[in-house]
Amino acid sequence: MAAMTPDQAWPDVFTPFEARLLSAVQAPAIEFRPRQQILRRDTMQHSALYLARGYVGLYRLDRLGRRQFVGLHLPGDHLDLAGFFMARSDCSMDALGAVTLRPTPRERLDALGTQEPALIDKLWRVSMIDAAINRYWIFRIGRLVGRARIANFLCEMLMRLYARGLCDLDGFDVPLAQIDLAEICGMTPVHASRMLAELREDGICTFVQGSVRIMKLREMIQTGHYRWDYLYLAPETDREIRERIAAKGSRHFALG
Amino acid sequence: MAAMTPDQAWPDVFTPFEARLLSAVQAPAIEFRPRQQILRRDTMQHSALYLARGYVGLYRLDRLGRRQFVGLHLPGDHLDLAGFFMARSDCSMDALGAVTLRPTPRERLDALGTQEPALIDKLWRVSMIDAAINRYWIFRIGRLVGRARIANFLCEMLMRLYARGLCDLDGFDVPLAQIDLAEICGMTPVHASRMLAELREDGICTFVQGSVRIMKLREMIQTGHYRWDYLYLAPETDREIRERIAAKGSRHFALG
DNA sequence: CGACACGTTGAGATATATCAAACGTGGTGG
DNA sequence: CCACCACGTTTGATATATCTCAACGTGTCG
Repeated sequence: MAAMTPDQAWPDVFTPFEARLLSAVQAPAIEFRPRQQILRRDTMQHSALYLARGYVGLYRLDRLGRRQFVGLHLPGDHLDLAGFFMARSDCSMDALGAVTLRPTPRERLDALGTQEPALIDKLWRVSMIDAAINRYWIFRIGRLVGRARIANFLCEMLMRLYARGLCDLDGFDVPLAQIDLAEICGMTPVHASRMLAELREDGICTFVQGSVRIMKLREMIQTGHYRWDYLYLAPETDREIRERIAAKGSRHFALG
Repeated sequence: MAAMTPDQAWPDVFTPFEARLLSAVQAPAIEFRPRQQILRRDTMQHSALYLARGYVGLYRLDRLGRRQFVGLHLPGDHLDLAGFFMARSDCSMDALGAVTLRPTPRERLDALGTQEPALIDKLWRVSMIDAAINRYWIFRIGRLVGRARIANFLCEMLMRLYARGLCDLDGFDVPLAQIDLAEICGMTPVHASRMLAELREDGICTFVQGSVRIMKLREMIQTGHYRWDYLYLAPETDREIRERIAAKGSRHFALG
């Protein structure tokens, strides 16, 4: 699959025209270094943030300072629309790798909204998908055992990236260490390491410093009890994924 | 605190005038019996649903049919705005006790939106708070141990109900069994029972068939590592809660 | 009365956390 | 070039949390 820019690759949400409208109202880009904090919980937020490049993690800390990621944003995402609309954010945000943000001041977005209401509707859709992802994270952590949690999360990354044309179905790269994986899946880094070892030994997938290779996608999905209905992919994308999984599966079967 | 209708009791979101506008476009009420399914995952949704009376649980099932609640709606909530805007829902919904819903057909809500745009903004805010609650659920299940998870969730119920004038700070009633509590907190009913027993033995709170009495609110909040910033309460409400907790605390201290 | 939900309790199995040490690997300074 | 360190990962041993299964109680309702 050819690489596309994020704006082209999400046909069920923003058209290229709308994407241009959005980028026209954006202020100059802001750069962040890996691991730099972008936003602290409870701080005021005056701009909507478009993630032009890189990956951003949302998290809360418990009393002991231990971190739980509550969301992960990919290139092309609109960051934390909740924080923007509520004027303050309920969780902190860190850059995972190098990050480029393009902020849109509130007034400009409002102006664009009156001029182009369909666009605001699409922002609604985007934030509703974010909410659905949040709900799926609850399900993942609440009902799945460690091994399945890891597999399930990696499946989500795969599908979200694939839906934007940012990877193929055999793997992807994301600036996550094992400790991040642990803080995403609600477990200990040691346990995450062991679960990854199991998946590796079973020949299902490998994870080395954020580079994920998926050898057996079907088993991966099954191990993770994964479904992607909640991502609201375009029907074509969904069908395409199903067909490619079916093809992979039978090929593996044919090979023994 | 005197009982108020939900519409009066949420001053930071809908004014009584706006509430009347909303109820004017609603279709006749629909009644559901306890434990009746309101919506199945993946079904189409053509109306926004206002929860006029009762409690509704959102959930997903894993492959083995085990349920994980991913959200809980109180009287006065707008149900599953995500499902409405995305035209299909990503999770199922059950009535917990007896429930009264008032649906608003899509066209009527759209019409109201063009006529009264501030009202749509407030719906945005409501759904952004829902999303923040979802994120907090991830944090709760991901980072807290069983006992804290239970206490934390009960604190959330208390604060959400109190903010609407539906209870006082010493307890509340909600149509939840222990098994529901378990499916909310991502644990086994047996374990939920034991954690409740601990809280009871420590004199912190009791839970008997959905009737929650809180004897030591301060310890409850501490045990649950609870913070309620993510609920975006009105500043007055927030201050009032803090003052009443401080008062309770010192009274307990004075009594020994 | 019996059937049936729901809650409690106990015993044992399993999953996960904790602590500590060893291991690699890339950078840095001598 | 090597020695060294910082960092992330792996491994082992043990503790703790949580699950599972099974039994028992208790109330409700036909």
